[in-house]
Amino acid sequence: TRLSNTLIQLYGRFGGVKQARQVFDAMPSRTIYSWVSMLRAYAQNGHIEEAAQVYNRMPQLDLVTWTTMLVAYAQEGNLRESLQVFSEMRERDIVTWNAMLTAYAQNGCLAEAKEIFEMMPERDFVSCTAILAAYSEAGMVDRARFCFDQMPERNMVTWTTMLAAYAQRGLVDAAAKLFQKMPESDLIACNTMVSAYGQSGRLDEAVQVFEVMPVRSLVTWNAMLAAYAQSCHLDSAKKVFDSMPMKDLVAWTEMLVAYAHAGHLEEAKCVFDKMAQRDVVSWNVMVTAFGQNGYLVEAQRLFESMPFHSVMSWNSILVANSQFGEFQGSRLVFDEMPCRDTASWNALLLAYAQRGLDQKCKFLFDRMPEKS
RNA sequence: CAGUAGCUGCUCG
Repeated sequence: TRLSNTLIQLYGRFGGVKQARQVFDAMPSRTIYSWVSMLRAYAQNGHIEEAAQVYNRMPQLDLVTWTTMLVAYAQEGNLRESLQVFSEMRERDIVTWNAMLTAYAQNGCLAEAKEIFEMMPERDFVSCTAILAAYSEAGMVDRARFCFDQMPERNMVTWTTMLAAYAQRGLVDAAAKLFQKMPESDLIACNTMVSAYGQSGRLDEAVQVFEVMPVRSLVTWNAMLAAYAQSCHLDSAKKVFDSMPMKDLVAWTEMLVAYAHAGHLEEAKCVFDKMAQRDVVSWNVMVTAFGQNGYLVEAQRLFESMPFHSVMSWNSILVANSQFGEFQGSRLVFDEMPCRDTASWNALLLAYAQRGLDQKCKFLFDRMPEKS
């Protein structure tokens, strides 16, 4: 039984929901571990309906089960259901509280996250890091730093979260200063710095951190590659790519970006066509690449052959239309979109503004659900 | 043997 439980977990982690289910079904007897593992396997792979079915069929529920289900809903963005599970729980431990806090934090509900943080009977590293990340995500770096300074104790995760908060806002020098003050540094902290320097075009410093690192992971290499790709250093990007001990989909996609930023669309397309896997991000990169360079028809064709679309795919094609098509085209795309975010509204707003359609602009602006 | 926090790729600003 234990072996089967572990198998279910492994399949779940690896995307093999079907196989996980086969193992589960073949079990002569199941423990609560089996049920939770199965529930989690579904949740991790985005099958929330199935996860809920497992949950409803479980012979008994416990703390871990409730928390797992709470997190499953939160990852779907379904905070209503998360909260429902949370309030129905007869007992809660610190993990549950942290899970609910994170649920709010990761969905941009800072006020609710703060409320949970205040209400918690006790707090640990996880709680403090989660609230720190919540401030960071809300763009409130100073609040995050205040929180960081108030913390009774810190570990590598809290330090790195603060580092990343600075990096995300482009405050590289603040990040570097903090990095130097860290009592120790680990792989992830170094990766954060490589990426921070890379994002602000400070390639020499990125390389410097990269070279001093005692161990590197795939993320390290990808961060270095992204740094070159973003700065249009195609040759260096290629060199990094070719020296990588391992390459994943992220690395390949970053190569697409490197080619696209350097204006080499045909080569990007060539790489794209021979990639072993493609996900929605790699597709989006291609659509964006063609769209930004005025190849509206190509972009449109790619968009239509995509096996899946995200909001960003739609936004990319919307922007392409705004810049190189008729403004009615933008409006059509906008109306056609299955879902919109702030970026979509901004893009259409910009399309109108660039054509001097001030009244339409004003009208749209007033109707925006939230403004940035 | 199961649940919660930190790092890399895509859109507008």
